[in-house]
Amino acid sequence: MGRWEPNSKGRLQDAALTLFCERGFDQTTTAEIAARAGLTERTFFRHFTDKREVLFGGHELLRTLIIKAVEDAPPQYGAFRAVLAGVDAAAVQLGSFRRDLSRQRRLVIAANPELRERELAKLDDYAGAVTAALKVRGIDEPTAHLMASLALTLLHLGLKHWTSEVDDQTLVEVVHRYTENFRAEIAKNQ
Amino acid sequence: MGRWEPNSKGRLQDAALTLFCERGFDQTTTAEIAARAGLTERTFFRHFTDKREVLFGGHELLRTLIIKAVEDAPPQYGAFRAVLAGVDAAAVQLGSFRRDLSRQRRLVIAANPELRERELAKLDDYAGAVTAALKVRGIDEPTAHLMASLALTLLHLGLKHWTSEVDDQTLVEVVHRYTENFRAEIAKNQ
DNA sequence: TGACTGATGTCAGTCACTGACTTAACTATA
DNA sequence: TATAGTTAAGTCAGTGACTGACATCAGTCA
Repeated sequence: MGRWEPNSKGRLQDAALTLFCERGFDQTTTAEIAARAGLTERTFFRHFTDKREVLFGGHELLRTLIIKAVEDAPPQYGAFRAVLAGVDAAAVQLGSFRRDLSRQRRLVIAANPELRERELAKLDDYAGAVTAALKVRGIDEPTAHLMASLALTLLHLGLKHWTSEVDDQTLVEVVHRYTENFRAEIAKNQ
Repeated sequence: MGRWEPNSKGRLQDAALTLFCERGFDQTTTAEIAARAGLTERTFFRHFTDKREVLFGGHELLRTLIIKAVEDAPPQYGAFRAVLAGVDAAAVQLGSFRRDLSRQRRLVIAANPELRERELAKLDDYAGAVTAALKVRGIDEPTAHLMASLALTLLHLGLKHWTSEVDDQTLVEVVHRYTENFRAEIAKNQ
C-alpha cells in the first residue's frame, strides 16, 4: 500500500456530488468535501482550480472525442454534417454513462446559477474547439462558430431531455429528432 | 443638492471600467472601485450582486427590446425570421453605442475568464427569453431553443467583429452577412 | 546511503460577499 | 411646524473561497 489512499481526485468528486445532493452546493464548504474524502482543503484546491470544477471531470476527454469526430468526418461533408458527426460521437459517449448519476449531476447544476454558468463555459469551450476543427476543413470563421454553437446547443438540449424525461429514446435518437425539426424549420425560410 | 452625490450606480460603473482598464479585473478590489466612486464597499454590493455584474448594466433593457421585436414580428414569419428580427433590433441598439467604449469593455471581458463566463450567462438569459417568445408563436420547445441560441450567437459574433475590426460596416450589416453565409451552408445539406 | 521527488499537510493571509445595526437627509402627514 | 417614516447610505464583524510559503515523509534513483 502506498503512503496515501489512492485516487484522491476521484474521492473528492464522489464526496462532492454526495454532499451537493444532500445539502446543496452553497451549503457545502470545500473543507467539508475534503474532510469527507479524508483530505484537507488545500489538497482540494490542488486537484481543482475552484469549487465548481469538481463537478466537471472528464471534460477534456469529451472535447477531444468531439473534435476527432469532426476531423474524421468524410471530406465531402459540409459544416453541418461534420458537426453533427461530432454531436453523435458525444451523444454516444454521454449516453453510455449511468443515467441516474447523470440525472443527479444535472439536478445539482440546475439548482445553482454559478454551476449553470460554469456549464455554459464548458459548452463554449467545446464550441471553440469545434470551430477550430471546422476552420481546418475550410469553413469560414463566423459560419464555423455558428455551426459549432448550434451543435453544442443540440447536445445540451438532448442531454437535458435524456436526464429528465423517462422515455425509451436513447440520447442519440433524441438529438436526431431535434436536429430534423430544426432543419425543417430553417428550410421553410419564411 | 441632495444628501449624496447623484447617480451612485453610474459612478461605480465608470470607476470600475476605468480601473479594470488600468490594472485589470483581478488587480482591482471592490473596495477600490467604491472608493474611487466616493462610496464604501458595502454600497457597491447594494447596487451589484457581485463584482462582475458592474460590467453588465443595461442588460434587462436589451432583453426586453429583443423579446418585443420577436413578439412583434409579422405572424406569418417562421421561427428563423422572427428571431432574426430580434437580432436586428438588438444590433441597432448596440450599434448606437460609442464604439470606443464598447471596445474597452470587450477588451476587459476578453482578458478575464470569469467575465467571459458571465457574458455567456447573459447571452443564455437572453436566449431563454427568446425561447419563451417563440413558444408563444407556436414553435416547439427544442426548435425554439435552437433558434434562440443561434440568434444570440449571431449577435455575439457580430458584436465581437464590430468592436475589434475597423471597417465601415455597421453592426447590422455584419450580422446580416453572417446570417446569409450560415443559411447558405445549411442549405447545402451535404 | 543519501539526495531527490511528489503528493500531501500546516498555517497565515487576502478578498468577495453578507447580516445586523446605525445615521441623517428627505417626505409626508397630523 | 413638529414628528414619524423612508431611503440611501455608512460601520463593523463576520464567513468561506482561494493562494503562497514552507514542512513532511514514503518511495525512487544514483
